[in-house]
Amino acid sequence: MSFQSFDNSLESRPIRDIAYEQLKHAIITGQIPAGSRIVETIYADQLHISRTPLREALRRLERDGLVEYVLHRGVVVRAFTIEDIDEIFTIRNAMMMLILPSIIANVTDEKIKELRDILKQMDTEYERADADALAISNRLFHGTMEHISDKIRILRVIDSQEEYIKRFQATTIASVVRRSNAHQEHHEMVDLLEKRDLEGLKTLFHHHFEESKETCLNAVRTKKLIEIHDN
Amino acid sequence: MSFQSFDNSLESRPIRDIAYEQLKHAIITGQIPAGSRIVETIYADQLHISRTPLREALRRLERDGLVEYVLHRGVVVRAFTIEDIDEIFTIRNAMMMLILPSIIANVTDEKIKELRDILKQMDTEYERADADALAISNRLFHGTMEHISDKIRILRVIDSQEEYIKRFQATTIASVVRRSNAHQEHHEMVDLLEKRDLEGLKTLFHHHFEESKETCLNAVRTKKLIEIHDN
DNA sequence: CGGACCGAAATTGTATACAGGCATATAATA
DNA sequence: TATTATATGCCTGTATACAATTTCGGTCCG
Repeated sequence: MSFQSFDNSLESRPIRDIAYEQLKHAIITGQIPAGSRIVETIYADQLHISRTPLREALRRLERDGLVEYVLHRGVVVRAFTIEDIDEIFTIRNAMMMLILPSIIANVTDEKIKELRDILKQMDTEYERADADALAISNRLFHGTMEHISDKIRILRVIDSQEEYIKRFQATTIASVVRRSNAHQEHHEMVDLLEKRDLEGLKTLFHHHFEESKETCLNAVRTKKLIEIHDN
Repeated sequence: MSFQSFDNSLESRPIRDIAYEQLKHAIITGQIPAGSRIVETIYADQLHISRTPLREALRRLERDGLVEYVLHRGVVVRAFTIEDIDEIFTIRNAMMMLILPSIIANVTDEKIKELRDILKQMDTEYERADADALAISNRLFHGTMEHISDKIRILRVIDSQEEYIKRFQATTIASVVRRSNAHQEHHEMVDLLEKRDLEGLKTLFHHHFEESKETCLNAVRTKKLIEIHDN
């Protein structure tokens, strides 16, 4: 009775989920540039699936805001503006401010240890200057911290914004200076959390997101990462 | 060439959209109680559509958080807890605080007039004690106000939370006392907006949401609106 | 009497078929 | 040449058919 669920977790995951993740990844990494039209038949062939699960995946992407539907024209990958980035980080920061009290209220010694373990891992990745690994660990660190709050709805909001941020995460972490500061800030976060210092954490997180946002904006402005393909 | 689009607006709206709205409405009003399983074939027959568009509608509801998917078991209408309501209003309030400066910055005389027109409509509905009409106008009023900010992402977050709130809106508006206070507060909002009084608006909105939340919580606690059907 | 195993019914997951709309190209007309 | 009519093809919208999986009832055996 109980081990059946383990089987499921691996092999009988619906195709739509896989399609969803693949497409999401392709959009986030820019493989499918903004403005591109996603023609169902073409992508269904490419992913070796039928249109049905593909369409269901597209509906989720639509709801995520990564693509846009046009009647009888299908989906188009959405373009991003400077204002978008600003809003995304604003929301992110506001949500963090909302859950910080709960994080402090719920945090346990085990959770602190868990965070420190992640940090230890990140230390080595930082020394190796392994940006890809850091990007993943970074998400893990923030995710672990946020989940302590147990505010599932707010976490859902954060998660939905996350999709957009990922798109630019590579650029943020690519900045050597920012990477160094952010790494240090992560350590400070756990220190402050251990001391249950709400105000300190508020200030630090605000600063942390503000810096990330600026790095993003700079990267975007200079490299013109945001492109609109008419097509 | 141009009038073709008018045809579309009415008849060629995808069935999935209609199915989505019908199901959403049924869930929000409690016609389909929390915990119910939504069997695709049954609902497809009932709505006189095929499973394909129905499934796409269900994916959107899933993303909205109104239903939950279980592998090979289909969707189940989600149950709501006191904590959910608290979080929802917390998010709502935080988002409003974020966009209020933009609302003040962007507001025009025409927009103020638009709001006053809605208020005038609401006055008559209030006198008639037409709760249903008030519920709709209430949404229109808040929506109009929020859209002045032009912060599309934050509006999207507000909108996604709205789905949950609607579920309890009926009970909020059912309270005679609350209805009276809320009605007065709506007038004050426009007055403060006309004066570009940011702090006043912040305080008023905070109060407004806090009161709505309490009314909701009371209604839920006493009437036990939140039911979990095992099934 | 209870539990385990088997099979049928129910229901989801996926593929395919078909109908219809929209766009583009081509032809026709002024 | 410009502009409109028309036809064709691509692609989406929807329905249906088929496959896979779960659930549940029943029967058999301990």
